[in-house]
Amino acid sequence: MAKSRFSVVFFGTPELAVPFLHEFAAHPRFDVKAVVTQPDRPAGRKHLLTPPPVKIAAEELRLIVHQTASLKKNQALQKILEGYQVDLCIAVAIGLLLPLSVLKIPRAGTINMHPSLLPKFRGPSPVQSAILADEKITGISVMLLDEGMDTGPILKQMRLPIGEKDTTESLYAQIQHHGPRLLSETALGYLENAFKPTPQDDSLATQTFLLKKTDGKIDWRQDAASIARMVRAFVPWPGAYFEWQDQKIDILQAEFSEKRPKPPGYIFENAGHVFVATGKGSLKLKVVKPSGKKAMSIDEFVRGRPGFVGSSLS
RNA sequence: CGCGGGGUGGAGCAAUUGGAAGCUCGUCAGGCUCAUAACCUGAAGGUUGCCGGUUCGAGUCCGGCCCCCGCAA
Repeated sequence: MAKSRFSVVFFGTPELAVPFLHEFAAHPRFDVKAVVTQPDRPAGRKHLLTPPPVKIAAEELRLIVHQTASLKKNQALQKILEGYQVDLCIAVAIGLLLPLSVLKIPRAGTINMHPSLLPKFRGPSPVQSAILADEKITGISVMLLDEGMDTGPILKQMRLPIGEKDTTESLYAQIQHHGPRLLSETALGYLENAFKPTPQDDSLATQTFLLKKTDGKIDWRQDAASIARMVRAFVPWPGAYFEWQDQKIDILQAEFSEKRPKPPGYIFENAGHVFVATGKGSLKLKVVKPSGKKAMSIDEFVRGRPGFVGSSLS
């Protein structure tokens, strides 16, 4: 009665999605018929055409790869996908809109992993937004896609605590560690009717937005606790930064401190540590990265820059 | 031909118009101290990324190459 193997098509693009693809490719109950990802794009300093990470992984696994910049407009690809006659589609950070015409192709619909506890933090920057919002818990949601942006019914969720030192980078690692199995088990359970989709409560929904590089510029009039969260949320990208002597300097690690003996933006030293005063409290700098340089401890940074301590940041 | 920053002892940075390669830190040795990430004295450690050129003389100027990093995508 129960099928022993389910055929699927995998949709994904960035590094985050790669462990999920591996999970399904290696899983005895799933048969990955094809992988859909975004086109190669010019990247890097020489603008070399670079394939997305999922494509590289898929080719290593000898899977069929389809690339497209838009599923909505690509009728030919839709026909091909229909031809696979799969049970389910899996979408992990595809970065493309999946139109209804595509969602309807697989017999059982399309299942998706979203790194937040939906309905909170819908949209493209859920992890960063959760840190910025000072959430203590976030998570991974496995849901069915519908036409809306992360609005589909939920099948299963896993909670992940956000520690004092967690960053977007460290939480992504957690998601890559726990997510693949959660997704494959949930997909299997769903296909075998063990899970019932639960609609989201739209009244509790919050929306996140795509981050821009300039969102990382620090405003020292804000309070130090928020700035410290910003540093954690923006690692590794877009990076929280300030400018000093026409040089852009990313803060990779910093801590919040209550004391604030000086006006916002003033850089001072206390007990061997370097602080920047803010609108409320101050920020203890720990690891920074001047553009064009490698990451270094604040001690090293200050050593070669006499005059940094004692100056003011705007 | 996308734009830009940078390679100088182990680390971070200097070096005016080409004219003895220095500073801060670390390391090692010794000293002082009840003690210390403190302080004092001394020492080691460089083919200034690589190759070639100009010059009496190149870290510095010219040409080529390698490597690191940011922007942009």
